[in-house]
Amino acid sequence: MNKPLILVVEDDKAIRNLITTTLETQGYLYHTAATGEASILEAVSSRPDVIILDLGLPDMDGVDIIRKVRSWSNTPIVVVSARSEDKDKIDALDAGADDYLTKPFSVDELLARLRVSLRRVRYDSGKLRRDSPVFVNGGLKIDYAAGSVRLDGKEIHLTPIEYKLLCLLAKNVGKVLTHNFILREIWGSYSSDLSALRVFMATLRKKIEKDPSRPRYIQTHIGVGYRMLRVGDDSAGN
Amino acid sequence: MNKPLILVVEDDKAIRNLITTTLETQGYLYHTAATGEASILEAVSSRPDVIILDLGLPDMDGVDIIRKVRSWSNTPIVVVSARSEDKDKIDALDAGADDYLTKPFSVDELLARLRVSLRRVRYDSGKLRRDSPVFVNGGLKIDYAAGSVRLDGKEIHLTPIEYKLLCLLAKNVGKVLTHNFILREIWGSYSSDLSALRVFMATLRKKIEKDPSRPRYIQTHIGVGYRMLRVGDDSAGN
DNA sequence: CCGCTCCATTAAGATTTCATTAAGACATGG
DNA sequence: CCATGTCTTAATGAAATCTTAATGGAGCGG
Repeated sequence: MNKPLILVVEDDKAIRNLITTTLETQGYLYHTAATGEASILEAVSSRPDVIILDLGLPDMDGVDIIRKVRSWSNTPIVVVSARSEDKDKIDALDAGADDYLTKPFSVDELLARLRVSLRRVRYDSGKLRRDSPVFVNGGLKIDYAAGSVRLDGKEIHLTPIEYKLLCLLAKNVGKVLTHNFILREIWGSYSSDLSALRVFMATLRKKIEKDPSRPRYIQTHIGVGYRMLRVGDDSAGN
Repeated sequence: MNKPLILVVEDDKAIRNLITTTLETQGYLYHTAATGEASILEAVSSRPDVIILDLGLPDMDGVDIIRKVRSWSNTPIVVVSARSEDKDKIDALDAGADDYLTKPFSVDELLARLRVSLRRVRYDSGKLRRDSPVFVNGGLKIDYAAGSVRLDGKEIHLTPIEYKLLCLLAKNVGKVLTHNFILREIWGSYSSDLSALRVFMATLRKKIEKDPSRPRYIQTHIGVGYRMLRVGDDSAGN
């Protein structure tokens, strides 16, 4: 996962710096805003993972900001406020805030509560893209998340290099990949032999082609390289 | 949506009554538990929408309860505790709690924070939620609540690391987990050796595989990592 | 037809990665 | 303090994988 992006909305420069420097040491990215107006713009444009929001902004009521953000986004909002009255907390939480800290607050606690919110973001976003990315071509199926390959329903075992090779071809179905390109992608630019690639192609074909002499998936382009063909679904795949 | 079910875990009868009567007036359903043991059982059997948890239980460390519940469930946990030290809060939140209130607390604030959690439950439950206190795969059965593992009906003993390892694999059945991923998840990112992992894999296999040379559950992907296979139910499980 | 290049395939070494064992360090509870 | 169980580390042999080299076939121009 990439570094989370935190939007810090706080008009007091000292506190803002305290928060941002702390975030920096923890490896978070951050944007800042000092007014309600700016915070809304930032929330829209930079789509932060979490918003830390000071309620005491000069130009806008904090609860209104929460409501405004909530009208289009579920981004977690952690409120930081000088007001410790029950009513303030309840209003903010019911408006859509996810947490409420009163100043003066402990930086460590803020970080912990931030982690809680981030946990939820990560968890939710994992659910949204629940179906693992899969490549299907005829009877060939690559499950990238599982790292497995199926041919006509049966799982086949590939060595790491064979797997990388197949993925590379699959990512460029229909395109001819030159020898040099493949060698660079798989072995990383140095030290490699065409013959090595040929050997791996042979073993790979032996595994995924029923009749290696008349390949269905991987085609040789003499003097240039290889290419994976897009093949019509002829056999009971999946 | 039906009335939400809240599990109230609190050993002090007065506070418990305070909470439950409040919940009642708000139209919530509730169950109660006064010990850690009972709370786990309730969480498993009644599947509450939210758990309100007092950390100061007589029989079990509160953070352990959180961890145990989190091992199989994402039910929001709102902690209510007499301890107000930063460290206590952070430990609880990082263990998986969603919120932390210190006694004495305002009932209205508790209700507001409860609504925050419920809002999320309602939002989340649209997506498929896999909250099962047991994991079954062929003859292998993990009871997360009890922390026990059965193989073909017989209970087997696993050391803590072996158990975590098995749970990690079980949570990602069918997926290949890289060495680095496993090391990070089990040992927490620092200082660990592949060979250590291999040793634990060997001992784990010796315990759950009848024929360790031809593993049924845990497959090794050379140069990459390990993976648990989804295995058809072939032997009389349970 | 011959010689050349490019390719597929096979086989055999070299290297990496793995499983397993055993011994020592560490912690835990009595 | 001992006893037990658990974790770590190191060493060994085995297995899988990668590399390299050799052989033979197909296409092409001379």
